[in-house]
Amino acid sequence: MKLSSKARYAVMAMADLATHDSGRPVTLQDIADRQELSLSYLEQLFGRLRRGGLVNSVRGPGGGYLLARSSGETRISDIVLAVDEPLRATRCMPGSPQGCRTDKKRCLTHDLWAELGNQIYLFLSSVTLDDVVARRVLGSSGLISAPPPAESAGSVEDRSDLALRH
Amino acid sequence: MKLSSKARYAVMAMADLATHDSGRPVTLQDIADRQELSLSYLEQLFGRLRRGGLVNSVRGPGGGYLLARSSGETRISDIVLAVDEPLRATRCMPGSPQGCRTDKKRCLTHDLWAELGNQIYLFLSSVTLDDVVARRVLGSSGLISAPPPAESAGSVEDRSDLALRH
DNA sequence: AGATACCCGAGTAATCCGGTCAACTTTACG
DNA sequence: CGTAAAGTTGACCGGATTACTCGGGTATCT
Ligand code: FES
Ligand code: FES
Repeated sequence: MKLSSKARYAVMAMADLATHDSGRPVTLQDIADRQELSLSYLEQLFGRLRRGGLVNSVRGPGGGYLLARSSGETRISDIVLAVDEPLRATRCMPGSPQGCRTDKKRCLTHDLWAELGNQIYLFLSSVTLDDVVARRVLGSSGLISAPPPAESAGSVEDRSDLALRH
Repeated sequence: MKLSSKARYAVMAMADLATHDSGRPVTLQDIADRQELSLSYLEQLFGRLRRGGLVNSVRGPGGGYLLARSSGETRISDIVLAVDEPLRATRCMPGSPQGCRTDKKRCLTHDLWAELGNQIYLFLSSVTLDDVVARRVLGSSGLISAPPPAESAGSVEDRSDLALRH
């Protein structure tokens, strides 16, 4: 799971596709115009989305792209995964089950990052394309397990500025 | 909030600092040796951590660094924030309250990414340094709100391979 | 045929990032 | 006082990655 801006664009494009879903194929040019993205870039993106089985393509005049599954059945995590392949991590080799670092057993922080990745995946797969276009994204609802240490009061408010990529 | 490997190193170093906390300052050289990180790089990192008020420094011989707060009172989110400053996002300008894109109101995906950022922050601030060194990180416990759409069975298992950075 | 649109792979310019270096300051100790 | 042990600063580098483009190809409709 990687979070590049490519992934953001893909989700934007898919959302656009979902909103203009009327049985008839939608051309990339339309999406490019509406979302103000470059056509060439979209082609690249939709190549992956198609190979990932998320959209179907229709060639020739009158062609374009169609959602392969309904927007309620397409999870955001699917999109991100399709467009930004895993590209396995730096130090921690997920291949070998045991430790990543040098030869010792997993470093202390391993579990932390693993769990974080898990949380992110869980969240992204809990949201469907339909949720997004219907603006039905839970507004800071889903709390995560343990509350923060009762200290440094009132600092867990709306920290929404996540820099996914530059 | 940005998730680079710099942040990972910072957390590693802080965890090391927390485990070797005995009232006496710990030198960066020690940390560098134990965690197999470069001294120069650690200097850079700890400069930020100090400015962020997470550690105190003692200069001169016998000097080194000390945790400013107890390990139970230091949240992981604090570390990440200190070391990897926000670096505001691409399209979505967090400065202006309304829309990010061109001039229209916020694009459909805005809320999604905002909420994702929020979730990440929530998670990271629910874990303290102490939790990490005590290996007390919840193993895929904290589920997030809505379950994924009941479909495409059994695909929400342990997807822990988050590629934070190359 | 010709136009429309997808398809694909190579190429590129810029950015970013992890990491280094050198010079300076502060302080302990003898 | 002098020296050495540390922290402090800021500039710098090379490689990797990203975002994005281009040009040519292929299917298909009219
Ligand atoms: S990150 Fe996996 S063992 Fe260190
Ligand atoms: S990401 Fe904020 S409005 Fe598009």
